[in-house]
Amino acid sequence: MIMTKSNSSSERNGLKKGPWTPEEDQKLTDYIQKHGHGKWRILPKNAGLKRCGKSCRLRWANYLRPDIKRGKFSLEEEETIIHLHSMMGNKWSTIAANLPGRTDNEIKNYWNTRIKKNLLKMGIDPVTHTPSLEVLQLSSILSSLYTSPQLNYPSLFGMSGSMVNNQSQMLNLLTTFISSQSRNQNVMNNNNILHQNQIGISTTSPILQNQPQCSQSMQLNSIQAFQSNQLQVQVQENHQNNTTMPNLWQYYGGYISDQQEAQSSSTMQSFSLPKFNSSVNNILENQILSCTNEIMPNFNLNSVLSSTLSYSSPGTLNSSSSTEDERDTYNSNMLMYNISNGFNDSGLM
DNA sequence: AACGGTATCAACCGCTGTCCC
DNA sequence: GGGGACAGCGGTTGATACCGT
Repeated sequence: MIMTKSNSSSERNGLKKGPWTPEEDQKLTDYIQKHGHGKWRILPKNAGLKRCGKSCRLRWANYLRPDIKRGKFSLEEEETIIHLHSMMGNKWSTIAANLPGRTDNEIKNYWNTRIKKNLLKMGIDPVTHTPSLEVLQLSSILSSLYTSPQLNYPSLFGMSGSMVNNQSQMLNLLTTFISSQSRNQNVMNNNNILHQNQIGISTTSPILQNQPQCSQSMQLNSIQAFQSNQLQVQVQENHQNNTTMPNLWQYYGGYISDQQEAQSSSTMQSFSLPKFNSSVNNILENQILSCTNEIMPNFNLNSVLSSTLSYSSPGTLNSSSSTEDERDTYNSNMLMYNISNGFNDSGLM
């Protein structure tokens, strides 16, 4: 979009500043097409422009260059920006080098005005690219499991009911974990922001539910989503040009393309739950460690974490002959095993 | 219609790196 | 090695467009 600015340009030392006029653009373009830009410092004099060389260079590089691509960023371009930014940070020129026709200035503006804001709305730190909402998501899912009277939560964690003699301790663990999260005001604020997104998460989404408003059927959907690693989202019909949000979901684990969105703006879409990365796992581990220290003193988190490949299954436990300590350790390991299987560090990149 | 707040993006500023003498 | 000229880069500004009330 060409923004035509008013006569707000100023003149200092005989050099004009501010917005370029079409006449100036034409002079600059004609000159460069005939002679090349050469030394930028002497160009304006030769081209008959009352501009400094730097201003001419920027105008040409960011606007007049014939190979500049204009218009909306495509899904692929957006993904490339996010991906490259996650690797190299604010290296706009390097990022621009990977996006033919796009200038560093344009990418920088797009990042600052759209992508960064949407990342923040999603609870993803735009500097580190690590999600900050997943703890909430997990706690919400766990809360769903825990509060649904229809559900046998041990089976959801891969346990048979007979194996879990000490359910109360497991419940305590989850309760403590969940309540510790609900005290986190930032998390709650983020939750509210997500509810306001123009691209709405449907009411069947497990992640964004406030539990008091969550019906049992919704909770069942939560379980199904949790187990299948799929979310259903509903794209609202009245969304306004905000295609960045689903694109970001795609990058961070979910997927709705612009095309899908356009074709079925009011229908349900499925996409994968984001995988947790190592930083989120660290948060979870710390949370669980702090919870279990109090509830299950014999739980050895470090022994679980020392298995860097994956959390191994604790196997089976004879519930009748095992000690309470053994059952505690078993339950804790089973919890870690199931959490890690559901949310392992498969990497976002 | 008028107004205020927000989003967008072209353009500028200042710093740094590179080249050449 | 020192210094000046120049180009490139990232951060910031400010004018305009847009949107909601």
